[in-house]
Amino acid sequence: MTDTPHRRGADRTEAIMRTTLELGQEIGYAKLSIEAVAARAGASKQTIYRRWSSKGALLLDSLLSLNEPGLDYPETGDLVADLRAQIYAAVDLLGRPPFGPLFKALIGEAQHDPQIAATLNERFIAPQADKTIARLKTARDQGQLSPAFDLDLAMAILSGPLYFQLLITQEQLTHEYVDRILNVLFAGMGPRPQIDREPPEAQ
Amino acid sequence: MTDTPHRRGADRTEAIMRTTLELGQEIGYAKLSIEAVAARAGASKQTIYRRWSSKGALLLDSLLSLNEPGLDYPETGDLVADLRAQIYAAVDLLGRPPFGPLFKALIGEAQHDPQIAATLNERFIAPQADKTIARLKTARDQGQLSPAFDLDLAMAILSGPLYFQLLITQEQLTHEYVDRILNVLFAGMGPRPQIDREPPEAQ
Amino acid sequence: MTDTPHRRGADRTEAIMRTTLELGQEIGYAKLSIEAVAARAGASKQTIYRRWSSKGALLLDSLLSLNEPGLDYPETGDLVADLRAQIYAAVDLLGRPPFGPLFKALIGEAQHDPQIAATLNERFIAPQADKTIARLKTARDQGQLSPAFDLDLAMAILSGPLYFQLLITQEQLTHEYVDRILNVLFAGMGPRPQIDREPPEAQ
Amino acid sequence: MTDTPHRRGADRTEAIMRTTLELGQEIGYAKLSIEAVAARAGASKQTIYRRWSSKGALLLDSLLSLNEPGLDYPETGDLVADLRAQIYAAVDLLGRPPFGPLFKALIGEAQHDPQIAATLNERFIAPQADKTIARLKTARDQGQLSPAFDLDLAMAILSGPLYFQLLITQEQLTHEYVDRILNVLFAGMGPRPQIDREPPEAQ
DNA sequence: TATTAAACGAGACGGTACGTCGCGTCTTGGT
DNA sequence: ACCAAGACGCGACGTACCGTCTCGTTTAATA
Repeated sequence: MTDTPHRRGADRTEAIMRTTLELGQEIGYAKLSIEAVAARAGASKQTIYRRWSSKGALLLDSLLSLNEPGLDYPETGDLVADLRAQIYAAVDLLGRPPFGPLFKALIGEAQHDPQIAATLNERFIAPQADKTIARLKTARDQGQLSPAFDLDLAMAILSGPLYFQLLITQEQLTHEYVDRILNVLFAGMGPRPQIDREPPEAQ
Repeated sequence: MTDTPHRRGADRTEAIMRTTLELGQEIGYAKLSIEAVAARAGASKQTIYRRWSSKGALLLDSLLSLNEPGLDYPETGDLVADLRAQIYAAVDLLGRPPFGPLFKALIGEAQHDPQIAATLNERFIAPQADKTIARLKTARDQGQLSPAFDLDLAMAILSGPLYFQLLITQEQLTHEYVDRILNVLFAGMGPRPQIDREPPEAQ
Repeated sequence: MTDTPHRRGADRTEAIMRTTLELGQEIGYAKLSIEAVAARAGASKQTIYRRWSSKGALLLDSLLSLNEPGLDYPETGDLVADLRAQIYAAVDLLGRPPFGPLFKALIGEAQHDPQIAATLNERFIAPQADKTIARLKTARDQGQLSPAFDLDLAMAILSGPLYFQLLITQEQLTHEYVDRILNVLFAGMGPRPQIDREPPEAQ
Repeated sequence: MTDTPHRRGADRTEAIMRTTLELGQEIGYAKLSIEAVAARAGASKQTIYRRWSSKGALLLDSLLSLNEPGLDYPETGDLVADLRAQIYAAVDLLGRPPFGPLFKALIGEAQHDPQIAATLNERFIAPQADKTIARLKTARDQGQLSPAFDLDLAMAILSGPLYFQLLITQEQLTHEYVDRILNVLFAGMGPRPQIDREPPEAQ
């Protein structure tokens, strides 16, 4: 029979992460406690502490487990369409409930927990950025972009305003806003002032 | 004799905020507690709770008290130089110790405390953005920028990548990076793909 | 109005001690926990730890609070009757439920907690012994006992066998057993062997 | 090769008991844990739980294993000398480190663990008492003591004050104190008051 | 100048959760 | 077959702060 009140290893890990997301969605990150996760998951606190060193680390893993394959880029040959599709997907997943608030809270936690910050970067931010950069690089290699096109900076201009709106102004992210950013990235802001004069001295 | 063990009103407010910053710099936001601030400031917890509703609110006020005049734009007539000067100053103040970590932590707190988020926006983010937009508008009105120049979007492109680097990748912000962003904002990314095709359907 | 959900100082102290005895009687010392006392007394754990350093210290105080006036000797002029009365009272209080098991457990705790041992001695054992010795001394001063009568040893012979039965053989203490000890103390064991020969060498 | 990481049966039993005594002497009974014994003995907790039902039972067995032959009485024909020799030996073994503290702690445990109390009595206290009584009986049978000599009571008067001092006042037991008790047992306390009056009514 | 009410320090209090320890049970894998 | 190793649920530990609540004690404004 499959009664099996509690089992081992991966079993418990998976149950705890699922409970973390559930409870996090219900009561929010601030009120989430390891105590409560343990109670609801039918696990002991020790079992949680054996695997994760903090509430943030637990939530991070729980969220990452949702996205095992990652938010991948389609490769239709149409650069802008591909970027748009991927960014729409990311914004839809991370910019709205149920996962948006938890994702935001996690980034919040990263602000005073360097370990969370590092792991978040290594396991989510950097891989995501790398995919964006790789897609842009393909386009540049195919001559769709100028050889001088700054891949890193382009990635920052695509991501930065979205995170700014997500984290700072806390307005709802829309597809329309994504489009505006894509447009300005490739079309520019229009006629421009003199910029070619050198800045004072480096930082 | 100037022993004066404890005085009133603004006196206490000021002492508590100063202590908050001091202690916050020493032990970090995560370990900062109202209990400890009260003890070090020689104030009672009641006195703190009378004025602030949470640790975040206290820190927010404490940080804002540092910046009473605000980070203002010079108005030399040279748009890029003015923007550069102001952004350098902001990056230097908020992107480095001693206040950078506290500022970051506060933004972190805003991710799960809507009241902090709102106050932070009203009292710091929005005023700052308004100044940037005002400076850009002046330039547009003077014909230095195209009449179609999107002021809000420009502000987002100036701020977004900086906050992204501050909060997400957590790399050190440099003046050089500011310059690259200013450059791309006004000079664009270079030759571009077809973008004028319509996006699928709105969000 | 006497609603007053929780009050101060002596109030809480008294409620906690009463709860300790109650709960101790219900579930026994071994299963008694500070956690449970706090919960039932409607107190926080801190409040208990503020006053007592351990479960044993709490129980000790709780038991002592029962016996504020002490188990005093009557002074009828009849030494044996006075001793008998007092010992009967002590045996009845400490040798039976509800307090006997807790008293025994406390002595048990004293075996691995020197602080409990010391306090128990100072606040209960020694005062009790002093009263016995004082009563014997009165009798000796009045010529009812030989001038060479060893007061301390007499006290030990009165107490020792009772504690032995209480703690070691764990048989029920009876008044009849008290009488046998009183009798042997004052009447001796009967004809005796040669004892006046010196022991080998001192320990 | 004598590496033999873990062996069977009596082997393990013996190693565990030895470790128990070692660790008990080092850190005291209160801090002794089955967890720690298992770790130090290189045994698994299961192996310990297979043989003993509690920490107390384990310590009891471990201590008893020290005393396989028992503290036996010499039989020189001189009653007092024989008693003295045996009691000296008992006091020296159980009244001082290294085993005194553990023995005391075990008696402490017996106060809230009836199973320990029962086993302690059956396997140590009663056999020891029986030997004392047997020695006294031999003397009585040989006419060295009055036919009315109360063997049980004599045993209690010999043991009681010693346990009282060991467990209650926690003073060091000395040979001199043993001598005083032996003396009073056989020589009495000196001139005595009227005791032959009947006590009130039985308990 | 004396009175009084507000603001204050100090800190006790009921709570919640922390992170840790050890319990006694269990499963796994090695000898 | 027995073992070590150790994961697991559980209960309690003792601690840290939370936010609320008396307590006197200043202190400054009123009478």
